[in-house]
Amino acid sequence: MRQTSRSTERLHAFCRRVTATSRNASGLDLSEALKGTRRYSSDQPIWSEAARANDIYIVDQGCAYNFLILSSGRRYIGDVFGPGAICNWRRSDSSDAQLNINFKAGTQISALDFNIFHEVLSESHLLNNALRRMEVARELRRSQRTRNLIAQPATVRVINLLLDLEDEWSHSLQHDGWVPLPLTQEEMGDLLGLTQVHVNRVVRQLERDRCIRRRRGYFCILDRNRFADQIDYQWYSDGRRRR
Amino acid sequence: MRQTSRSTERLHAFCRRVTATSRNASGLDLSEALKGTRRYSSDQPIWSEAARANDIYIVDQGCAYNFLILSSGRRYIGDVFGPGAICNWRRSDSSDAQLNINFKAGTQISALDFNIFHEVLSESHLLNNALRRMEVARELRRSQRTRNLIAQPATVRVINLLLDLEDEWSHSLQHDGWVPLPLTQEEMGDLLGLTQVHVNRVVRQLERDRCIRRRRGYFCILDRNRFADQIDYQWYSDGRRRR
DNA sequence: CGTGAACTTGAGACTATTCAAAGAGTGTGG
DNA sequence: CCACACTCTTTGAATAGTCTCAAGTTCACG
Repeated sequence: MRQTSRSTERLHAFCRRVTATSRNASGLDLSEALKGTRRYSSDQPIWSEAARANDIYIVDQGCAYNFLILSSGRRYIGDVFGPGAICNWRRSDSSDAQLNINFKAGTQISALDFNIFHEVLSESHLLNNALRRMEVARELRRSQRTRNLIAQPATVRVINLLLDLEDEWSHSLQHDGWVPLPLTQEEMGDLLGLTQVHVNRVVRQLERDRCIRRRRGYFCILDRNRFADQIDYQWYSDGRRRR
Repeated sequence: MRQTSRSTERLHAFCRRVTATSRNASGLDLSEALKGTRRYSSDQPIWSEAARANDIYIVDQGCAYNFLILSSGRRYIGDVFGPGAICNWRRSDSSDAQLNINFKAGTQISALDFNIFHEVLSESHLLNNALRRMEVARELRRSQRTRNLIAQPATVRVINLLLDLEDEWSHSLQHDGWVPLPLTQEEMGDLLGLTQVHVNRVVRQLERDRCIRRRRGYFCILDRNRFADQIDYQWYSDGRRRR
């Protein structure tokens, strides 16, 4: 019992996110699987070759992303994980396996034991459903973004990313509209298939057009619905009411 | 028994593909699920809204692709399905659900009943495994292509597509090196996030550089390994020996 | 043949990248 | 507290990549 409360305390962001997804997730207990907590004071890449196979990482605070260095030398970033997200696990984990992970400076994570996690998962209908919804939402969001990254110009790509980031952080926000922006413009570029310089120009233009506001490490979308209409953006996560 | 042989006859391409994936798939019997066969003499789009929910389509001959019309008016094509492929089903089918399907002219398909298919699937360990491998291979191939489409220039994108197409048709080829190219250049463009005109220029350049040869409806990659090295291409399908 | 769809080619416009340099913010050590 | 190093952001100019528009060609098919 004591164990449980320590666990949920540590996995606070995760529980918040699960709760936002399933109406009633109070019975949640991952304490058995929790191996430890860790905080990174500077960026920490975890290479896929490394023996990370038996740990599942959950972001408590901060942010992580998975990535790959292409043969051209370009870095490709696949997805970004905010508080409460599981970085390196999906039910049918085929395509993520090859990706490395980077924990951004200031990020705190919890590590879960892979086997125990699966055990708990197989026993808890509740957790199982909640995770499935989280997975589906992320997958849909990702495939929406992918479409725009392949077929749309830079401005649309950037707007899509900003909406995605807001969505990813929606579970851990005070609702003043300011969203953490833990990525550098270079990282945004690697996520969007653009150069850092071009990302900068697009972002500045959006600011000049009064679509967004910015301050160090945060941004704020001034008219979310206009943005969404403009690029035909869909929200998939349960945590957010559909406008 | 008679039923079975008629079924496997009709689902010939599918069985070939499954067999290439699993060593021994002779016990395969989907005859109960088979609802019928259909041939399209001209392009036939199936809109996702339509009541197609209870049919699973398998390509017998020809080719299909899934697509979406973006708000910008651009058509986005997600994936291409050759003989033996299942067009509109994945185990965790979240992101495909919204996509429409187009059957190209000359394509023949078999329709399976959704519920019976799942019944058969749950009873046949063999089929289950084979399908899982096919899914994983397609998913990996798709995510590889996605990376290149987001982060790489046009030539790399086109080469990746050509290798993917060769892979998709590898189960139904006579091995003279000529691969069917059932897509128009406009469709290739919509798949690659390029215009038809630019696809044309890139393809012509590849031909001029003696990387590929072309003839009506077919292409031939002259040095597959050079191509693969050039863009760091990985083969994932079991049907093909890894070089 | 004539028709239409797909492919080819050129010219000019636009988008995004590269290279280069300067500015702004943060953290560190003296 | 300042000076310094460092990373991130901002801006400009030149170049490369891709798109648009428009016209012409080829080919299958009725």
